[in-house]
Amino acid sequence: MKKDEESCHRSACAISMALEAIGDKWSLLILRDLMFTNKRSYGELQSSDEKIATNILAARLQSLEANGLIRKAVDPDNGRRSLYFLTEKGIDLLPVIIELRQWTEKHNPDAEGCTNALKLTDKNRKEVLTAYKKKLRAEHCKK
Amino acid sequence: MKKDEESCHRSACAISMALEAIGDKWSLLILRDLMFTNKRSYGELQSSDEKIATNILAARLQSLEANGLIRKAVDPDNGRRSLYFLTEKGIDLLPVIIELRQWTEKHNPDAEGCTNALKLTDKNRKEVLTAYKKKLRAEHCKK
DNA sequence: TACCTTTACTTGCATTTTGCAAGTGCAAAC
DNA sequence: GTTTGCACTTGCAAAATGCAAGTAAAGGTA
Repeated sequence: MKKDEESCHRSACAISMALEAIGDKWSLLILRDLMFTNKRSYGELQSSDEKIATNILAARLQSLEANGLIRKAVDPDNGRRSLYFLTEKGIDLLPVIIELRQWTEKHNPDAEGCTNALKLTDKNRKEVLTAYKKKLRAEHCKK
Repeated sequence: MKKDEESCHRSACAISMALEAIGDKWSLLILRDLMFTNKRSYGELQSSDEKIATNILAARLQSLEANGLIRKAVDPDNGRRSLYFLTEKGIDLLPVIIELRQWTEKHNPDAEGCTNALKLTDKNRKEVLTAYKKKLRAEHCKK
């Protein structure tokens, strides 16, 4: 896996560069949990339905932090807990995740949406996304 | 890699299921080329900037076809050429790809957008996407 | 008809990434 | 000061990826 952003890119294409940061089977699921659940600690993130292996979780968290999508902090209430928060850059992936969800729901009827909030329509799309981003910022970006 | 849709899923989560279909470093790039360039044959798809290995390209094309995102057809003008076309399900990934592109362009100034068409704003978003999907349908879904 | 080229792959093998299970280190509770 | 909970590491097997060379079959050419 890439260590940081300094490593050179496959190409200058925006899609390709995005995939270098989040184009694996786990990164977006971690971001999903940070966006739609209250999971913030390593142990909580490990307990998702998809059962990510512990070493892979550690590696993905490192790479997400190196790419500036999440930020790690020690839990002020409990020094042995680390907590992970979304950065603005991470929050900005909300539309990508929403579109992925809508795609699956359209083409795979037995899929479940991972959050019951965020019912988007063509009309309210911008407002709902803006509001949810604001909520995420409030939860994640407070110093 | 998964063979087809019959294999059981990691979870019922829509995001997770989407990633099972396209959550690797190459599938979306192939779809990108089918969406934004006139590349349709194996050889053309192999010539992208990112230099996909030939066996990986073959594997990804198979898996994309098995998942119903693309369709393979023999070139009527040249029996030794195969052509690959997007299905409706594949075309429906356009918004995902667009959002990925916009995310990178926002956070990585030196990225290039892979197509100069499709300048989206909050206001024209729906119309532009609809029009581009229609164009793709005309190019890919004509029998 | 025989040969040559183009096109789409396949194959074999090295490297990298993933996955599993067990182990380590350290802060806090008891 | 011993135990416990939490966040990781480590070691090794399995799978995916990447590279280079090879194969098969349609079509063109002599």
